[in-house]
Amino acid sequence: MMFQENILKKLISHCKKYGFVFPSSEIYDGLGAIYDYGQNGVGLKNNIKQYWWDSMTLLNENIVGIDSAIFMHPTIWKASGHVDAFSDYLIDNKDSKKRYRIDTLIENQITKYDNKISKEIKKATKYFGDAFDEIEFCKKDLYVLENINKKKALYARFTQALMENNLKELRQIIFDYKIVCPISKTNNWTCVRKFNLMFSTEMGSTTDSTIKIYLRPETAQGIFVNFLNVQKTGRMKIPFGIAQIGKAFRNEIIARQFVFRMREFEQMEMQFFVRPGEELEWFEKWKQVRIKWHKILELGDNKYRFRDHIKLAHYANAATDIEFEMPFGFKEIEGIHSRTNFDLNNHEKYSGKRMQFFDSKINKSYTPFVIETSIGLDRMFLSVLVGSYSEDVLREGNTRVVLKLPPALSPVKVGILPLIKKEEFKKKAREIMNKLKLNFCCQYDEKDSIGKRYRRQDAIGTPYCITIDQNTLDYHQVSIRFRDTMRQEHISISCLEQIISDNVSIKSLLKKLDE
RNA sequence: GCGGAAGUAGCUCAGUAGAUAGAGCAUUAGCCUUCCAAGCUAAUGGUCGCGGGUUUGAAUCCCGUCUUCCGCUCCA
Repeated sequence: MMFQENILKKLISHCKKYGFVFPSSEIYDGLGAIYDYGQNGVGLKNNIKQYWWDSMTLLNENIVGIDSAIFMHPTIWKASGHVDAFSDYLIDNKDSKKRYRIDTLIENQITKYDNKISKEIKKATKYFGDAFDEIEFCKKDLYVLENINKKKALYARFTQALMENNLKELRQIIFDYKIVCPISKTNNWTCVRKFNLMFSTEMGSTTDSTIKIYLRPETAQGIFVNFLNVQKTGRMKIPFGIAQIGKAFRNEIIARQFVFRMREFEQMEMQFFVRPGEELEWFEKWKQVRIKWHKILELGDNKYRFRDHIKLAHYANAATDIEFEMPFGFKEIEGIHSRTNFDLNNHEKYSGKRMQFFDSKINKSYTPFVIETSIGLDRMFLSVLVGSYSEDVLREGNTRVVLKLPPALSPVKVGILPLIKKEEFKKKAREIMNKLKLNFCCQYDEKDSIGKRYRRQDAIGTPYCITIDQNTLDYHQVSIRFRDTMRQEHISISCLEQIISDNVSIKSLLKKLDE
């Protein structure tokens, strides 16, 4: 584990050294959990975006993109449940000095009841064998009944308190159910405090006419509220999807682990609207499409896994995460959720506008169900770096740091290097550069020895280096050097463009995805 | 929020009986070089996190403060 943590440290330092990620406002001592992307970071990030965007909008004729504003009508966040549910109620235990979320404590308590119930059921199953009827048993067994009722009562009281935003009642529940701190085993609790995870600001230039608005905590709502605009103007028929890439903001209590958890982050979301009842089929389908999208990058299939949610959010009837093996464990980089018609229904309720689709195939109007695929761009960025970072041992005591990025994602595609600083070589190199630069991001470098320049390109993940030497002048040949193998080939200048573009284009990934 | 550690050049660090702030790497310029870093010469770069105090004199001692990292906690 220590070793793994060191990898993250090295990666952070590498990111800064080579212009991928800088801490925000560094000259002012930084700003917590905010980062800036540097010249190479933005290149990598943009390529990830393009891969995602094209995979959605080019490969699927029934998916279109939008770009909605960060500021939205405040009622949207009431309808989505964020104003009420997206705030954490926290309580501290004075003895152990540990802080807990109220809902976690309550859930633990509910789980205790569940365990008691299932234990009884298990016992009874053994006893009655095949004749056992679970439903009948739960209706009759007094001990089980008692626990079911306790559980129901607790749940009802808890949701009621949440709805009323009643901090005192929440605290009282903790006392009434004798919930203790798992560490200190005492119920010496502080007051309940509320942390809203949404950032807010004021809109309006005069003080008496301002309204409080939020910075969006997710991009999805911008899609939902535009659902009918897109459907009507794009003449979309169900099933269809809307994709969006954009910033979202969450006021995390503690944000750590580099760009993995940031207060300002970017999401790539696609909401797919389907006929009610067909959502679980589509859920399965998108699971497969999305995992394929990841694995095509060839960072290692074993680094990904699904984690199906057992406890579902209030709006979902199925949910899974795609997790990637980070230096700090398997962590979510993408969520796939079957969000039912929760969001559209609520917007209908709060706005008073109909959010339905008339399906001429079945001659019926309905509120579509939604399958969401939502990927954290910054997490994706981190996963690509984690999967690419490598310290190769070449010979004894001689290592190179190389980012084995998927070539299509590399910020710089070609390093153009005159073997030595000779006028003719330099001139020829510029000539080749001018030809290639229209299609690929190229970097010209004549400083230092050739080996050192190769290492510099390795460090930022440039897949190809082209060296210009006497051969180039005499026979119109350059040597092309491959990043991962360090192997070289002499090829004619006229083939260059073809060889490079076959491998570094986003198109090459899309082809594989579309197979 | 609690506990621990640390803040000196872009990076990694050295620098205490308290006295003009150092090295390596990196960067820039030049030399040398015909294929995988660490050959030569030079230059740039720091009011030692910030504020206060003690002192003739503070990177160094004292107090405060901020930030970062680790653990707890939390979590997309």
